[in-house]
Amino acid sequence: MEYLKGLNPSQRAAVEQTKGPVMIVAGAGSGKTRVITYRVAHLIRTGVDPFNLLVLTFTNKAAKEMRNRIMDVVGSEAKNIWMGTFHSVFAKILRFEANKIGYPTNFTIYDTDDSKSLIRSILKEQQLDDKLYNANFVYNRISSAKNNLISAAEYQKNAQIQSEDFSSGRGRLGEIYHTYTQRCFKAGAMDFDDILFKTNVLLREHPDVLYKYQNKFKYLMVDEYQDTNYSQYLIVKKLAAINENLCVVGDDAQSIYAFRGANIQNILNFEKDYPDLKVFKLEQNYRSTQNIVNVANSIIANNKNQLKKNVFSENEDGDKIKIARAFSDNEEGKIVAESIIQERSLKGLKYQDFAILYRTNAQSRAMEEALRKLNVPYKIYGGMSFYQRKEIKDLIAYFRLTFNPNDEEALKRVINYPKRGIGDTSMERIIIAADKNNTTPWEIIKDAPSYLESRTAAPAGGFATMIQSFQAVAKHQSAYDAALHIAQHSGLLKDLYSDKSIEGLSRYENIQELLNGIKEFSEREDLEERGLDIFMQDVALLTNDDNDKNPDADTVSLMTIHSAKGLEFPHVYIVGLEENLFPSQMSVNSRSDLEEERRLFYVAITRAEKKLTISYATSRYRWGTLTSCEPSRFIDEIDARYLELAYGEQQKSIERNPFFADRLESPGVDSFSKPKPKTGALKTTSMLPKAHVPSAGFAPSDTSGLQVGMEVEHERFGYGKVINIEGSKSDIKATIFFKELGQKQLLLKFAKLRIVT
DNA sequence: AGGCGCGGAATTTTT
DNA sequence: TTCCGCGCCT
Repeated sequence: MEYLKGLNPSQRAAVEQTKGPVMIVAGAGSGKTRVITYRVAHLIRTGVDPFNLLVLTFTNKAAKEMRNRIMDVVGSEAKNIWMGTFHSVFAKILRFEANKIGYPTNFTIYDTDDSKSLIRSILKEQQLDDKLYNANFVYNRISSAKNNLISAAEYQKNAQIQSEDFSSGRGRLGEIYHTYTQRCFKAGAMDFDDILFKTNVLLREHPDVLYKYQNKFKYLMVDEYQDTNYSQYLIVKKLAAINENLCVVGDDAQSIYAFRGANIQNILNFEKDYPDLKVFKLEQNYRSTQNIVNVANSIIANNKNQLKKNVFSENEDGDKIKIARAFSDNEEGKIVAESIIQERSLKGLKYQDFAILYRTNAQSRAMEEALRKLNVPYKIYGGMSFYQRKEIKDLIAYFRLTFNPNDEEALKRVINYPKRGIGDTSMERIIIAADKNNTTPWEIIKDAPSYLESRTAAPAGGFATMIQSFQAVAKHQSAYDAALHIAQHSGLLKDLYSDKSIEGLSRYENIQELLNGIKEFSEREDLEERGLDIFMQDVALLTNDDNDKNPDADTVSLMTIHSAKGLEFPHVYIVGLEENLFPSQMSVNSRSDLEEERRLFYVAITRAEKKLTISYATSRYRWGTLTSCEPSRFIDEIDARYLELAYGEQQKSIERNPFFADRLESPGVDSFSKPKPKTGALKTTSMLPKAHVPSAGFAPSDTSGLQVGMEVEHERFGYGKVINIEGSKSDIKATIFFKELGQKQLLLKFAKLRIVT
């Protein structure tokens, strides 16, 4: 039990409470992962069979990390724990029990693109107005119905939903939902939401199955419980119903996925479901300075709906939080990029110590440009993952068809790629024929001559024959051999190979990489079954996981705040703190949406370990046009005590950070002033020291030849004398004694100085 | 059947 | 601005 010693009292209490319902409220940076891993380890050490443990996470990455860490404590026994994402665990169970709900074992999992594409086909077939019935909108509507366990039939019967739909002129949504469900079923496909929805159906309609898993999973743990939706909540509740050894871990303050159906009430009301619940609060933050923790607290205090807790830090106070104002998004990028260079050289840091976080992906462009201009290496996280790339999806579509030829979306994707002369009209005819004969497109093309006129029948039949040949190959060959065969004989590899453009080359390489991955999989000795079909079972549920080719590279990290959840960085820049951007325009009309934005800001702040800088621009390009922006209301919510703004503070900041001092002077930029005058401790812009008025025609000199003893004029600090020069190359620092302001250190590459003598 | 070009839309996105 | 879908033209 050596591992218990490294825990603080509340962490340890949470770990040792292994029986009964437990809720661990884990503040940001409070050692949550540690507690979960040790708790699992402790369960095993105190005699619980790993096979009786179910640990649910939201990401593959979290599951993988956790398993490795548990393995460090208890060894290879950890391999036997059922641990994974909700989707991967229940997809596995659904495959095992598929016949009970009328699905094939090898059902396909439709990703979001597949779902939307199917919805688009349905809308088109039913000739619905695609403005009113926008595919995204329809998808979200269906998704949220499923997440709340409302079936298509119930949707159509529900008076409230119907009146909502009819009053918005979308009375046929229920019908679309119904058709969508049927088409998925016929295709032997489930979408992401179905995995949870059908699990609920399975457990509801098959008490014997429920009973089996209730007894199998004697102990349950759920991470990030604040992000569960109703469907997930109910699965967990049902599985835990007999033993009630259920431990949920989460932080209501970090619930940021309501837009995807997460229901913060699941954690807020957890106690109502389990009256003898034991609650443990992890309130000590080990990650951040006190200033950062205090700022985060001051922000989140504006939310009404939350669990009481007192997150504190015993780390040093640390730097105060900086607020930078730029006049444009590009200027904002420049400020951030220059600050990173400055801080890095001043403090001997690495690029990887810095992260730039933003609300929307569109903001990355300005940041990227600025970083590129200044040769700062960076990496953008999020965006297109490996498995979302077109070429990867294409090849996988062939695999999908091989194992489930009814998979309509896979069929549509590759029936005419590479070109086989089966265009949209042919495909349309196939779908119509399938509909008319109450069968699937696959059955039509398999027996093409019976259903189609010869002009379309020939190529379609040829395609079906090819897929059948793939099925034969897949049956007898290893995953890798089968995959390679399909890549070659589908013509895909050849098509990519013939494209000699840079993008084409990279597409070809990506395919090679996928094939390499499959090869590795084929050779895994720890798996009993390792055919291509088994490989395919997991693939739809993989995301980035993680095809990072160079994870250790020393680069600045750029990502949305959502993708930063769970990560930490010494220095964090949160950019774009503007009304209608952060908080997002879509959120400002509803209290609960606004509170979610505020939690998002809380998440962003609490990523920072040492130093936090917040910035906003007074104008930015949005959708191609320049729009002017107001500073975010969230800036006003920050307790001024933790901001580096008041005059005295500002002097210190200038000494510590000459760069920002310099920004302060450049025309048009008024970097570290409070956006709006505010009562209280804050000094406002008007109270800043009166600027030195530069002499007429002030122009910065080339300072490369600057020497001790020279007299200089600084744009804002006025006249002074150089008393020391140190550093080399791009980091030359000069100590200058200014007549009015005293001694200051300035980095020459940023300071605008005119040499007087 | 397929390519190009126009027009409209546009948060966040663990699975 | 950028991306994607649609429709016209070849």
